[in-house]
Amino acid sequence: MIRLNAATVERLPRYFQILRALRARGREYVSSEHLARLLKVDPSLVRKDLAWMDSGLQKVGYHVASTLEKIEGVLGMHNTKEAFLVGAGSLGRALMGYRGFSEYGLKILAAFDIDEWKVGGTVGGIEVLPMSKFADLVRRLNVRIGIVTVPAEAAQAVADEMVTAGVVAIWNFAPVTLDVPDNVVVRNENLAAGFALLSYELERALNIRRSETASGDDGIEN
Amino acid sequence: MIRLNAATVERLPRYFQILRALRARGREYVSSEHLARLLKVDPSLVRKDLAWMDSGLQKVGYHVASTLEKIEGVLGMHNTKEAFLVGAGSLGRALMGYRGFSEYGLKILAAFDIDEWKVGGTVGGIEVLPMSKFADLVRRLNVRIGIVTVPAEAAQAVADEMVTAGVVAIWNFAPVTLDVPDNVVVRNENLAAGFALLSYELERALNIRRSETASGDDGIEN
DNA sequence: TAGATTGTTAATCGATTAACAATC
DNA sequence: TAGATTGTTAATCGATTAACAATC
Repeated sequence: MIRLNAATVERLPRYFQILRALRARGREYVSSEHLARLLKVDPSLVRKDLAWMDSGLQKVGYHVASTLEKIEGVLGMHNTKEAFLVGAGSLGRALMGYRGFSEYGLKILAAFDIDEWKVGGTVGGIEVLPMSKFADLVRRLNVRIGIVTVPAEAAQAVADEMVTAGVVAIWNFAPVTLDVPDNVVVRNENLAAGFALLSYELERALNIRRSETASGDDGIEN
Repeated sequence: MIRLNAATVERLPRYFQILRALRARGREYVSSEHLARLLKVDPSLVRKDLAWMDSGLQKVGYHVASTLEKIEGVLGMHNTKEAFLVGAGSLGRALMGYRGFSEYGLKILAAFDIDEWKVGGTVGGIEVLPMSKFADLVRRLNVRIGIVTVPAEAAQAVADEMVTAGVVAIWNFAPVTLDVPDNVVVRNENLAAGFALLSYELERALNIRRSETASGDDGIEN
């Protein structure tokens, strides 16, 4: 297994996105400079990020198809990973209905909820089962990934249930920091936090623009 | 305006989350060491991250309430920011229904869709209007933030419309890299990418564990 | 006071950028 | 061949960690 640095790995899905768009437009090769412009990073960084995959050709650039192939390989997008989702509220149902996950190798096998009203229905072909069946099904189907889309108050208890049942990776959408054993991988997805950062950037950008205008910067770039 | 480094800003929502939980439990002060343990970072880093806000007290730690106050201030969580959402599909509706945004200062004024079938309804008290009304309403209500929850194919066109109408910050949930003028702030939220990174981490963790077991590591920590 | 804890400076680490030789 | 572009080494930059004086 190739050991890539964390920053590179975080960028891989962005390369993937861009390369897929290029492939859709029939592009066969792309230079580090072109990719760099699209990602808004330095061309050297692109070359460094992609050097390990050996799909670069002197003089012509990176072969789009095989670069995509390599990224899919390292991110494990080919082999399907089965997951259970807990919390069939609006966010949970949105994830259940989302078609784009299969491409990234995620298959949500079933959803669970304690609310009897939510149990029984089906969203995007995924059934909502009573939470009482969760642990048993995790064991029987050997599910290793859990998706948490319950309200903040319930998240820790759900995470505990997941860990007890044998889940080893948790994708957490609840705005709380989950306390889990070291051997369990957690990825937090805090949507509201993402918004806070957008509005911080906006505020900062407006401030910079203001001060540039004040100092007579003409805003022309080359 | 205080200038914080990018990495610190990215961590602020996590401090916020943790501090809020501590406050809820009635905790008045917290040390850098305690915070560090909860965030899984180094205590020095916590001290550096929080030093600018002047809420630390020698010998007792950081005052929970005023630290929260400062973070809310710098992230602009107090002043409400109005936004329009475009794309009332399942993800769009999930965001419309989400109660947690108001706390972070986000108010979605209205949603828009080209699909006549989606127009007219209301989710979480937010109306879905026809896309034809979008530009005019952006101008009249002086909306500066746009949320993109349309499918990938439509995202660039929607972003263009937003920019033309006067939107200066875009929160993009479509898995495409948007091409916008330099003066427009974009934050990309690629859910599927988040999953790819979780499964990469999981794979890596399993590999490490395997090799540790092979080399006789007993896994006991202190 | 003694001890605990911050704020900050210096040292280290890791990631990005610059430069350029290799090469197709 | 000449020119374009990669891969990689060295230089720079920025962020994290270590150490410790200030202090309540």
